[in-house]
Amino acid sequence: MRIGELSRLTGVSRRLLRYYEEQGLIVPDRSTNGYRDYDERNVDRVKQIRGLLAAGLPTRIIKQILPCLDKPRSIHFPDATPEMLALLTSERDKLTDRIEMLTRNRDAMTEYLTEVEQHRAPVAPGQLHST
Amino acid sequence: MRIGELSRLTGVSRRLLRYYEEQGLIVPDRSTNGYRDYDERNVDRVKQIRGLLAAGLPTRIIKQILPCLDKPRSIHFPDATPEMLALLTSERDKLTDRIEMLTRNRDAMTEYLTEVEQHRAPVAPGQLHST
DNA sequence: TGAAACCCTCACATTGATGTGATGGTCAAG
DNA sequence: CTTGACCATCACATCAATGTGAGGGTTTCA
Repeated sequence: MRIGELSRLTGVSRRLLRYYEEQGLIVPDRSTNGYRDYDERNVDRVKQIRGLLAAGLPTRIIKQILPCLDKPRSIHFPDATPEMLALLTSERDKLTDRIEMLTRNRDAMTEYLTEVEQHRAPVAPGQLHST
Repeated sequence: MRIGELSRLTGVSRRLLRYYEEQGLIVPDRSTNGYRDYDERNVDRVKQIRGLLAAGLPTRIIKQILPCLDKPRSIHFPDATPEMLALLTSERDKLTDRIEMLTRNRDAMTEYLTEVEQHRAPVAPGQLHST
């Protein structure tokens, strides 16, 4: 597929798809006319990239850990150097920390919302299933 | 305390502390000499800000939801407008989505690491407590 | 008093992820 | 063949979060 379709399928702008390519995150084939030619797997790959970016990982790190993650899953760890494993482990741990922090903040928000709710509508427990 | 100490206590650069102030996230007093004068609560507040930033919230959103979160916790929701509650709820939900995405990625990394581990050291379960 | 270590403001630089627009090639349909 | 919808590259713009440094006060302490 060409870039426009991938963009539609992933919701990621053409510009960004080219940017990700420039950063070495995706490497599409080229048709004879020079058009980028993506295969289906790139859809998931792009989504994965978005997820990792949303996780706060910079593209240069994503580039390194992506090869460990996107594969058809399995029998595919020959190219895992010790450095890569260390990097992956460290990023995984950072992710865990980040998840914990986000969870704490999320829970604080929920707690606050609950308190406000109870404050303005002090009701019996049975009525709590409104929303 | 002055900005240097707060910086030390929070690990956030002076520059950023001033930036957060410029963005309306913290509002220190001023000594007669013009120096910023922070109180202890600002330590937690700054950490909270860092947490929310790490969560991907922009400062302008943080500015809006922070008043709901940092307080001495409790009896303090008079200034919660419906808009603010809606905003807070929506950001909370976004956070939840983000947490789920991060968790999926984290688990994928862990899964990969586990597979590699098993591949290069196919051992009995009893030996798994090495690290 | 003078140096060290603070603080202030202001302003410009940078980095990463993006957008936007200019200029031009390709291709399918009328 | 021309028009419209693609595609390409390149370059400049933007935005938020940061860094850095200039130019200049203040406080502390020997």
